[in-house]
Amino acid sequence: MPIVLSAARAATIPAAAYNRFCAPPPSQDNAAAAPVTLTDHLHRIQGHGARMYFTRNETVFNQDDPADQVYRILSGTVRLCRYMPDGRRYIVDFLLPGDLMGFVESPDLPASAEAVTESTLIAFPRICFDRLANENAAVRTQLLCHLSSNLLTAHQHMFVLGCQKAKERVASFLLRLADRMDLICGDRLDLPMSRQDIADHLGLTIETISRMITALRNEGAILIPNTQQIVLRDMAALRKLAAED
Amino acid sequence: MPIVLSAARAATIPAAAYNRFCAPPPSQDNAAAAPVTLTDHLHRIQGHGARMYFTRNETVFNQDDPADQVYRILSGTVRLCRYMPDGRRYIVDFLLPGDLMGFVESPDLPASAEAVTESTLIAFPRICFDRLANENAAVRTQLLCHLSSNLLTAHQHMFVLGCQKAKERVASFLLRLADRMDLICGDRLDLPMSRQDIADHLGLTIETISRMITALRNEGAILIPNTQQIVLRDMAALRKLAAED
DNA sequence: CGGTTGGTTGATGCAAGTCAACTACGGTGG
DNA sequence: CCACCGTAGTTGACTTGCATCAACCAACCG
Repeated sequence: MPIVLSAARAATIPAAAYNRFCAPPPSQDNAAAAPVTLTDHLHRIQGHGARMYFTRNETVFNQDDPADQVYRILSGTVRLCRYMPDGRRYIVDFLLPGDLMGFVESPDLPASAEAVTESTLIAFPRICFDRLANENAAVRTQLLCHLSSNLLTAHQHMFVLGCQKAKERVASFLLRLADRMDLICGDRLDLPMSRQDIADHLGLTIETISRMITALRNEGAILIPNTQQIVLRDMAALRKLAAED
Repeated sequence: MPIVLSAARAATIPAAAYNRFCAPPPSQDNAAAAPVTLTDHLHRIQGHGARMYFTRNETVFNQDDPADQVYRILSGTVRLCRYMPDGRRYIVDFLLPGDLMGFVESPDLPASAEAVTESTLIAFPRICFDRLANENAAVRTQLLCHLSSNLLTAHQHMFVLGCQKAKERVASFLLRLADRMDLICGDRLDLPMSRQDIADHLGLTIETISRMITALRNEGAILIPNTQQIVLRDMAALRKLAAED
C-alpha cells in the first residue's frame, strides 16, 4: 500500500524533542537564532533547488508519480488531492507559503498537488535532502516534528469531518486558515480557493458552503466585503462554533 | 497547539527509504532476517519495558498526560480517543496486537487511550527508545516510516469521513479491520469493539451502524454468526462499496 | 426471575444534498 | 461603450439519508 505524503507547514521543534535527539542542546540564549525549522535547513541546499512557476489549476505532481522531490511553497496556494476511481475528489489540505510537502517514505506519491492560484515553488531532489538529514541530527528531529505536526492536523480534521455539523466545519476552516495566515482579528482573510475546493475539503457541497457562509454573516460572526475575502468579526462566536479544545 | 500522537501498526520499511538512510544497505539474502521493524528493535530494550494489564474500558493514558512512554500492544484492543469539551467523542483509531503508540514529538499527549477488551501492553520509557534511535540509523528510518504510514492511514480515513456514505464507511471499516487482522476470506472477523465505538470512529450513530450491517447481510455481502463476529462473504462486493483506490 | 447492558428495528424529523433558476463579475470583441 | 459570454457564487424548492426518539429483543448475571 502506498504511503501518504506529508502536507503541513514547517513545524518548529519542541524543546523536548530537541533535547532528546540533538546533543548537546543549544543554550537558551542563542536558541532563537539557531536554525530550528526544516525550512531553515533547506536554505543550505537552496543551490540544488529548482524554482518552479504554476498557473491556476496547473498540476505540480500526480498521484503515483515517483516521490523523488520535496517542495516548499514560496508564494501562492496549492491543494493536495486524492482522486477516487468514481471521480470523487477529496482535498487533504491546502498548502500556503512556507509550507513543505513531499516528505513521504514511499517510492510513490499518494496524492496529487495542484496550484489553486498562481504559485511559486522550490523543488529539491529528495536525495539532497536525505543527505542533509543523514549527516545532521537536528534535521532528522525536525523531520520527525514535521510529520508529527502533520499527523496532529490530520487527526484534528478527522474530528471535524466525523463530529461537526456544516456550520461548525466552516467556522473551523476559517479559524484555521486565519491562524495559518497569521491574521490579526479584524483583518481581511483572503480565500484563495473556490467554494468547490472548500466543499471538497470539508466533506460538504458547494451550496452548503455558500449557505453557511451567509448564515455566519447574518449572525454577525463575519463580514463579506467580496467573495474572495472574509472578515472574522466575532472570533469568540466562531471559536465557540468550532469548539476545538 | 498540541502535537498528535501516532497510532498505527509498525510499518515495515520500504526499500527506498532503507537505501536512503541506512548505509550500507543489507544484502537481499539476509534482509528478511534483519530487524526491519520498530517492533524488532524494541525487543532490544525489552528489559526496560514494563508489562501492563488493562481490563475493559480501563484508561491506559489520558489526554494531556506527559508523553514520556511509548507502548506496544501485546494482546487485546485499544481505542485512541479525543474528547471534546461538549462531550463529543471521536475515536481516532483502534490499536491491535503488534501496533505501537506514543511516538509523538510533543511534551503532552493529544489523545487518550482506553482498553476496548482485556489488554496487555508493554511500555518503554521514551528516553530508552530515544537513546536507541540516537545511536541507530535504521531505528530512525523506521520511525519515519511509522509516522508516514500513520499519516497515510489518517488521510485515507479523512476520505472515508469526507466522501463516503454510511454503507460505504462500514464496508471500508470491515475491510481494513480484516486486512489488519490478516484475515483470509471466509474466516470469521472478530469485532472486539462495540457498535458505539464503531459509530464514533466512522462519524455515524449506533443505529446507523446496526442498520448498515444488517443491510450488508441482506445483500449477501456478509454473514453474522453472532454480534461480535462477522464473515466477509463477498469481498468483491465490499471492495466495490469501499472503492478505495 | 427481574434487572442490566448492548444490539436491532420502526416511526418520524431534520440537516444537508440535489436540481434548477438566478445573480454578479470579469473578460472579449464588435 | 455596451453586448455578449463563461465562470463562480447565491438562493429557493424539493428530496433524501441519516439522526433522533422510542420500543423491542437477546444475552448475561446476580
